[in-house]
Amino acid sequence: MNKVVIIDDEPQVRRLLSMVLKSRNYEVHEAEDGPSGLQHIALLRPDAVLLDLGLPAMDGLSVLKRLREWSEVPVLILSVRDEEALKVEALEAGADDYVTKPFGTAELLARLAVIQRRRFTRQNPEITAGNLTLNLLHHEASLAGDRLKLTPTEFSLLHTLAEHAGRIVTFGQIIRRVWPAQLSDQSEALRVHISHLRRKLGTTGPQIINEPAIGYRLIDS
Amino acid sequence: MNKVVIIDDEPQVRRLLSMVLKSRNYEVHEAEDGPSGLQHIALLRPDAVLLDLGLPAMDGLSVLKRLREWSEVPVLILSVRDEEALKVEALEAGADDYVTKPFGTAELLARLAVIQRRRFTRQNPEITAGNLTLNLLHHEASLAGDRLKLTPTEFSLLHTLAEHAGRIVTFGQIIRRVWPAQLSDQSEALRVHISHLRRKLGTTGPQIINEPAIGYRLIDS
DNA sequence: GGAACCTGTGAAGAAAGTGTGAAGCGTGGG
DNA sequence: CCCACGCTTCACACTTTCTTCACAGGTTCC
Repeated sequence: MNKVVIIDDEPQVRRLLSMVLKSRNYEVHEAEDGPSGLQHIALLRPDAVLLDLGLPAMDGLSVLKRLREWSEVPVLILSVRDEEALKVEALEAGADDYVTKPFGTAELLARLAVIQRRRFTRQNPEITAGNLTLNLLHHEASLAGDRLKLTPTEFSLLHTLAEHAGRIVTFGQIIRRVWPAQLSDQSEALRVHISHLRRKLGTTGPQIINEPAIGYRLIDS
Repeated sequence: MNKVVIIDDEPQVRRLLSMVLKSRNYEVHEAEDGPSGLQHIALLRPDAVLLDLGLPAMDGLSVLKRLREWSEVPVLILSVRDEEALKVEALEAGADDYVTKPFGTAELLARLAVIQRRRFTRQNPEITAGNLTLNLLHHEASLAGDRLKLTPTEFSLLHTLAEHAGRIVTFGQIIRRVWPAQLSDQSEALRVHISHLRRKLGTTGPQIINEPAIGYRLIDS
């Protein structure tokens, strides 16, 4: 049976996760702070770890770094807010994937299955759309295997579109995501970056479609 | 069997909903205030929640926010008045859809089915009328699964009609909604947009019926 | 039956929105 | 310090959407 350790300071979250996982035949162990979580992992040698980033005293990132000194167990990050910076830091510190609270149980189970499946291959979190692949950890993009050279803003923009591939992403959603906490209107700049992205994607890759007065949509070619 | 929790302070409403749902083989549980409703949900793990916004003591919005801290259960809002602002707030707080009292049982059941169908997918506020679906978050419309290409004005107009599907919406209501803060008379333009919409809806989708000298009504085909 | 009003739709000009080259600005490395 | 690079702004051509107009039915009421 699969053993999982949950490290989260909120009893409600732990109980919820625990119920969901037990119903899927996981053997679940709970810890409410970093030190006891590490101890559990050392003793139990679980098959996966669910780790909350916002822990009191010893934060999740520190726990992860300590853990990675001696264990390669797959770690799924539970982050409360949509804090891009923290997530990236966690991924760089060796996390396997992350989900943002609140999350659906289906999504959680799916991601857990994914990171366990690559337990021995240890890949990086990736997003694909057609022949386009985005490696979130290394901020690398490739098109049909060839490396795409993207600037940071372009990568963030393409990430946003690829995450919702096939669907419309409104201008507002894009701008809030790519330029958080930006007061001035970035729609002019957005148009220019879209133009640059289109040139780099060429005609073989996914296409960025404009939905007039609404937003953009990334479609597989 | 599908479990549903109803949170509403009016016994009459609860009893009515309960009867309707039980006749459709739902297992129904009632709660008359927020705290007991949350308790029910935590214990029962229902498949859907019907939540009245106008609760005494702890209002529906607060209940929803608390609920979303630990559960992704589909929530259908029951709002008494046609308060756009509150509804939007509720949708942003994680509600899946809403119905405005008084509502028909058919509408209620349809929306309940829709939000449950996407229980394991993603939660998007949607409006349906027959085989027409409007996704408000992504500004997407689809007819029998096929994407409908609508301009912003057309989308807004169809949204207004679909929200009150089956009922008459007066010219004044439509114009105030689609062209807010517009001084000049838009009734001429409205006729043209209705014409365009009808063409796009074709004969298979819902039909836009004219009620002479009053307004329009959207009916399921 | 006819007058007054209402509605549907094609066409065309007006308005709004979009794509892209080029230039300016700021920053950080050599 | 200067250069390279990335981001933003600007200008302007181009595309899509919106509104207005014209006119052909249709309905209502006397």
